[in-house]
Amino acid sequence: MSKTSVKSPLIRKLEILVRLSGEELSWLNRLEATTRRVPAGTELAVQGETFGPVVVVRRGWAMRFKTLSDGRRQITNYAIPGDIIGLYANLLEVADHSAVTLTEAEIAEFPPEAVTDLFRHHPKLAIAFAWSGAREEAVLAEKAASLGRRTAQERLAHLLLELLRRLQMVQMAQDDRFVFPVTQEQIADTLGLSTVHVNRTLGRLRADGLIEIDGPVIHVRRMPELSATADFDDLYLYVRRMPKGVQSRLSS
Amino acid sequence: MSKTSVKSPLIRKLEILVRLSGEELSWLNRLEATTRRVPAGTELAVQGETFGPVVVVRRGWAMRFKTLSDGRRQITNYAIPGDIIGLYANLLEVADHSAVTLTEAEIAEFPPEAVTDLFRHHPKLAIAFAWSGAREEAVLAEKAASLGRRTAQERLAHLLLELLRRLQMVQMAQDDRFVFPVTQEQIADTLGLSTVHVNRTLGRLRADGLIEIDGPVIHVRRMPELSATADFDDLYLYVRRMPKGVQSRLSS
DNA sequence: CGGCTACTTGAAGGATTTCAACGTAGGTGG
DNA sequence: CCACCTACGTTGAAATCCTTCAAGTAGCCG
Repeated sequence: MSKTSVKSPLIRKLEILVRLSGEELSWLNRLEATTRRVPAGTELAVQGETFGPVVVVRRGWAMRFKTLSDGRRQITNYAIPGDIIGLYANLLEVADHSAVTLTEAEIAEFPPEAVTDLFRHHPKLAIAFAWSGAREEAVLAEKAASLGRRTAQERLAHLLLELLRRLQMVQMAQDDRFVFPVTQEQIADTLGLSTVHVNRTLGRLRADGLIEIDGPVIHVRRMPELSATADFDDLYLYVRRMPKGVQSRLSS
Repeated sequence: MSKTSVKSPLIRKLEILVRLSGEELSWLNRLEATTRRVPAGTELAVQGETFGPVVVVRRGWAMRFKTLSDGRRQITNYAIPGDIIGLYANLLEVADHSAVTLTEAEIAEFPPEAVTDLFRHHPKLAIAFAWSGAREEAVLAEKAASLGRRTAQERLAHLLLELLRRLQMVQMAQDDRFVFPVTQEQIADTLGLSTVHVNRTLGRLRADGLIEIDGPVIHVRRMPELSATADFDDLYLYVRRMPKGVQSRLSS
């Protein structure tokens, strides 16, 4: 059982956007009340099959990916604590992508009626969830820009910086260091490259002293240079708070 | 001024998902009441500047794109009638991408408070809008799969099939033919290729008899072969209706 | 008719892939 | 406790898809 006295990563994330009332907080806490421990490799969704319940990651990593008919794979995003998988699953009969845990993880599952409940009775929360969805879309758009228009080195640098920033937002990265439980093959499927080339590109970033790798730990040594090579700007991560005007319109 | 007796593309799109009440319809009609004609090349959003009002495309095409600091460009999506640009603009201070009309277009602009209104007073509509956002995300995920894991020919075939399908949904494509007001350079920026290679790939699809091009009109000649080369499956376009259970939960 | 933009085609070059081989670490069973 | 096995990482060399450079054509508009 989880200690609900500590705010969950999801709540921390939503609070970046809006101030939550006591009632809203307790509704969210009820949602996340029943948590479950699952081992690495657990399938949270399978492309082509019906979606299960909505899943919130509380601890650990997962990946979301699409598979082409001949087996080629594209990882579209990584889910870290606070991220939601299949929020609008109810609206779809069949999943258009898969999701699998990369590490041992702790997850909470929403009952199917929670989403309609959310929209009917908690409009402010609904906006916060919609905002979170918009952020996911922005992350995907940035990934499209990487895949379409950035070189291998730029893509890799960009990915590392994005993850570092996102992990910082949920207090999972100190300084310039984070645990990255992903194989080079998975990085390749994220960046649209071959494993071999990921290996070489990683080697080059390391040789240039931009990063350091110690097992699963990535250490960004020269943030400015790395940001420059990646052309990284965290604007699309929606780090900023919601404009005041909207806040007040919502509360009134 | 627009004839509101005919259902707008946006309404038609939302009705694919949910049945709208008379009140909801009239609220939507009020939103789209004031339409505006703009020429091709009109900027609907500019990356790095503050978002303007929410824009709904009623007629014509627009494109959404990201620009890297050195000018490289990635077109992330095309907006066709019924599509919304910057729905969550209020939640952001600065636009993370640009949007420009590709043709002469007719657009409607929402007042900023419309979105909060939507969530507070029209939960069923809010879900429909959220679903529409989820669809956009799915389209982006599919684009990531194309950019990352498909060859030039597969990407191009996939793009054409996606647009055909989407245009059919708003009655803008008869049979296997549609108007595609996009230059080869823009196609290149969509598919992450060079203009030269787009030209050659287009030529090859034509030589193989899969498509025919007459000015801005694309004619898909052999749908099965084209679908096969693209590995196309319209699942991600959310063509299907919402499961019954959710419908009833929403209406009750 | 000049000038612009879009499209087309050839040839050379380059970023990345593929193929192949080897090293290493952790896990399992004899 | 060692042998084996599998997954992951690493490196070299050849092949390829795609880009870049270059030049030329076609259509459109003032």
